[in-house]
Amino acid sequence: MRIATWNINSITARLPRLTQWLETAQPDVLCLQELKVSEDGFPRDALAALGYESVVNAGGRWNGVAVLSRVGVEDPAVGLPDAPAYDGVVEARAAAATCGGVRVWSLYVPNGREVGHPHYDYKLEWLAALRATVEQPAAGSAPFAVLGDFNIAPTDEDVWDIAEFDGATHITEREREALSALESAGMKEVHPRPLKYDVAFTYWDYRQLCFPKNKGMRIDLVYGNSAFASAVGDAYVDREARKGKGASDHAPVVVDLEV
DNA sequence: ATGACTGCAATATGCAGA
Repeated sequence: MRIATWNINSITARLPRLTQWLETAQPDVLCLQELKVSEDGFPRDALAALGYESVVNAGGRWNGVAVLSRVGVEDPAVGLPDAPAYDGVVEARAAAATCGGVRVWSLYVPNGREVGHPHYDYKLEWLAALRATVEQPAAGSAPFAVLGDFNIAPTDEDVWDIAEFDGATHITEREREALSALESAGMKEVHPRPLKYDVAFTYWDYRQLCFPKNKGMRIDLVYGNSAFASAVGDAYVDREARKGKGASDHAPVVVDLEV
């Protein structure tokens, strides 16, 4: 079974790219983030025509996540239990489904903006809610994974130049402690292999030739429980999807399970 | 060559992304 995650930065702008990628990569399950679309505007029919059912949590102009599956959808859920609000709004940042016997969450972790900004505290609170949500399934025997844009680089090597990030979000101890908390709950990170260069970056800014210069970050992550992690046969970042005009600024992470 | 931000809501430019 092939499971992938991709921050597509607008499903409306990216629909031609998305359908092309589904046809070539042939994922059984795809977690999407940054839909940037209303519930009504989600291209449910176009995806159904390709054989995918969709569990959608869409919030309009910002955020928005979905789980696409061509191996069935059971127990769909939208929204992280006890997720904090920001400016009084509980944003569309989580959606879940059990697909072909594998429970997955598609996650779009808050950016944090700046250390000390209210959005940074919101990010940490949101990650605490995630830790609580994974607690039980992490310890279970059924395969379970959380996939998405975590907006955290797990180590200093996961950004192109750590010196450029002095004082910035995405690399701070408190953010990385939230990832460690997932691991202490029983989740293991699935490490994708790069198709080029040393590190499997998943994000490159649109500006200043970041992609050609490989000034990237590895912030789109996959964490699975023991049953999931032990079934992983291969994992990689499809950087080809970042090339050319009309690309998202993120590349998909692809995980192949031996089930 | 992979190439010098992009998408959205609004309808000019500002916000957000990280």
